[in-house]
Amino acid sequence: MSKKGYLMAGKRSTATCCAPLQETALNQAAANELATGFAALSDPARLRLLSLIATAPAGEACACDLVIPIGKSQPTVSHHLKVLTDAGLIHREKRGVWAWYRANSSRIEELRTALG
Amino acid sequence: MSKKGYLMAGKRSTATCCAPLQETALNQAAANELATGFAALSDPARLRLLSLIATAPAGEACACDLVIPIGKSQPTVSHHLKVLTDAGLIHREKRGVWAWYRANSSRIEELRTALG
DNA sequence: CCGTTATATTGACGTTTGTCGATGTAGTGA
DNA sequence: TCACTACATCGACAAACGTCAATATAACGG
Repeated sequence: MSKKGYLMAGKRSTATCCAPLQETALNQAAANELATGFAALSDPARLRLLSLIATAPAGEACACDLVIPIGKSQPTVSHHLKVLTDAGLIHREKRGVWAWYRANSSRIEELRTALG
Repeated sequence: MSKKGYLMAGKRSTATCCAPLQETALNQAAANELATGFAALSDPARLRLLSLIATAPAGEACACDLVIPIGKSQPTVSHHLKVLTDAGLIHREKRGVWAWYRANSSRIEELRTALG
């Protein structure tokens, strides 16, 4: 008995590999939260959308001006904007027929500090 | 003729929605580069792996001590470590039977400043 | 109203991803 | 050489994802 190795979490036989890692690291819940944020940034089209919105003249961009630069179909761009919105990275405001987006800097900062 | 709207990039009829966005934003190539980095961070298990490695005693962690805390199978953890390595977020060094990982802080900083 | 426009939603599709069991590879110690 | 260990790779599978055409929703102008 007493099988060892990663499956059993016992001591290793050849030599002590290293001291056990303390669990000061990210817990499961925080990791899930951050992961959904980074997942929203894991697509080139969404990164460019966020960039276009964040650097737009008055800090906001109309969806009507985002389709052409991205070079994807209108439903695809709409989908990506929804993903960014659901992840909390941008905020949407409907004005008349148009949808205006602005970056949520506090959420972005939240992800940024997680890398600090 | 002269259909308008986002498909044709012509002027809108009801009113000018806004000024056209200048293309100072992220270009395609840079977006791809960043997206692969963020994609590596888009999974909770990988975020926790990176956290465990970055906070490990001497700045490095043995793969043998990463399987149990993550709570996934050894092949799965090995796969995630490969994804992180391929994305340039961690560096692997084989010593004897063991694989030691340490965080690549410059690559992490690169992603961090992209959110700045 | 009616036509036009902006945007969102639906449905379908091929591709990618996360996961694991099984297996391969390669050090280590007796 | 042989048993054992650490780690990677393979093969398979379900789930999630990116994409678009078609359609729905809703606001505006005449």
